[in-house]
Amino acid sequence: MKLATWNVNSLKVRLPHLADWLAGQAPDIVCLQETKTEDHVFPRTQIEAAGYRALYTGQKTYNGVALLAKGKATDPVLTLPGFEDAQKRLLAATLDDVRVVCLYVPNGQSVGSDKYHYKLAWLDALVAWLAQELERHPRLAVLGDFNIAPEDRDVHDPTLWAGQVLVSPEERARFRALLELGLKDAFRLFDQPEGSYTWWDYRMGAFRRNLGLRIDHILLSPALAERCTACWIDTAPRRLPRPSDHAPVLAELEG
DNA sequence: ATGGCGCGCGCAGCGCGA
Repeated sequence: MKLATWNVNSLKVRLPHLADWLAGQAPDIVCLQETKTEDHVFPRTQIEAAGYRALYTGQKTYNGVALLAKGKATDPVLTLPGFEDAQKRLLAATLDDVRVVCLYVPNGQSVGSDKYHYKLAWLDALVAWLAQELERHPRLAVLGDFNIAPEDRDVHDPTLWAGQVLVSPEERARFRALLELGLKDAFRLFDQPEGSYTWWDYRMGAFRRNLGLRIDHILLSPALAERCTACWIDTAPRRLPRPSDHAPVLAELEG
């Protein structure tokens, strides 16, 4: 089973990239973020033509998540339980024997801002809910744009970024809390090249210069981590014309 | 890197992302 996550930064604009990428990679399950697409205009026909069923919860202009899968999804959850939120940022469902959570963690804008405090509160609610979800579903995969670079090796210039949003100690503490639930950062189960990132600013030739951050992640419960044989970042879509600023992350599970 | 890009909305230029 091949799992993937990709912040597409507008599903409408990225639909051709996505269709080509689905054909090339043939993942079984794909979590999308920043679809910026209301449900009544979701491109269901094109996604089905690509061979996938879709669950989605979206809104105009901002946010929006979708879960694409070749198989049938059951027990869907469309909001973060225990957290009042007008923003469409979370989707969960069971696919085969795996519980999949797709999330788009708030960006936080700047440390100390209202959006930053919203981000921390959202993450606190996520940690609390995932603790329960792990009890119910031992085979749990959490994929998405976490908007957190967990360690300095996930940052192209840790000195420049020190204390900033996406790397601040408070945000990293929430990420560690997810690991302390037992979830494993699938990317770090394997040796990886230095300078592995999933996001690069559109400005300043950041991608060409590899000035990036690793903020998109696949977390696996112990039972799934045991089955994980590979995890990698696919930078090919970031090289295309009109790319998303994020690259997809993929993981392969045995069985 | 800190103005610089790309998106949505909507028709100018701003808010937002990270």
